[in-house]
Amino acid sequence: MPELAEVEYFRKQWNGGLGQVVQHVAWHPRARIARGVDPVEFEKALTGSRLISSAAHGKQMLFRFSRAAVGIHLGMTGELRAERADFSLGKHDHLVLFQGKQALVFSDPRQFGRILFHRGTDEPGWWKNRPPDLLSNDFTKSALQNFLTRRKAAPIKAVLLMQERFPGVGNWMADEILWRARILPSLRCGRLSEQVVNNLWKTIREVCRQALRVIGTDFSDPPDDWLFPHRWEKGGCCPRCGIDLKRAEVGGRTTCWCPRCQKED
DNA sequence: TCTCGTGTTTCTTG
DNA sequence: TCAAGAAACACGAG
Repeated sequence: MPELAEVEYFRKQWNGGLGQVVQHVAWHPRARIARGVDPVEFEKALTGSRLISSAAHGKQMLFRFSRAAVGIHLGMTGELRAERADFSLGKHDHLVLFQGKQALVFSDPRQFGRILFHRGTDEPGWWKNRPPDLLSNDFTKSALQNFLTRRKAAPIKAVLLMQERFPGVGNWMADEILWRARILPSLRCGRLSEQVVNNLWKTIREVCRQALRVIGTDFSDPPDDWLFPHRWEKGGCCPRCGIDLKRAEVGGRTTCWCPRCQKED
């Protein structure tokens, strides 16, 4: 589930632990999500360290501690939450940081998520060289145009899912963006006119902004005039023109679009 | 029992 | 060397 706005929501679930010391780390170092992390180093660095700050960029999160940094990616089914300090781990709780007043929990049934670890207080290598945030001034129309030109043979839907240019965009956001911009998801990038690309740029930023406001704040359901609530609805109709939505695999992912609003031209 | 999925990485093909 | 597509990962829900 977690895309840009959901990640922002989950990041804040650990806010109650800011400034608090980790007294004990419980985790499953053999879980798939911990691949590549040295369990001894991890536990040694985290125990007794204080949670200083948190940040999210696209789908990646960074939690800075006084002696180390922890990166969390939620994959498809991951979530962060805070529990009571006497919490005991459930089947899919892979990492729990016990503090005095609460326990910070990362659980992920499908284990497509991932934990990254960096010892020390300098910036972790995996946090450097991130692509510009979609709402920043560095995400420009020309950057978008250049990227689409390089991927001219790929369907626009598949390209919007590429995190190296569109950090945080996932399946539902890509469908929402293309539906609002009235672009057919299977259209090859090379066939988008300059005017369409400009409109796409505007729409990407609009969907990011609104998703962060609606979902990122308190996980509210998006309103009925978005494509979102109708995408998986049986017999779902386009909230703009009312005709039946179509679904098919585009760019390797199930895609939903309106055959009347989203055409080739 | 079988299919599918709001993601990423790695492999294969062109 | 680069781009595009497919497979693999793991497990719950319908």
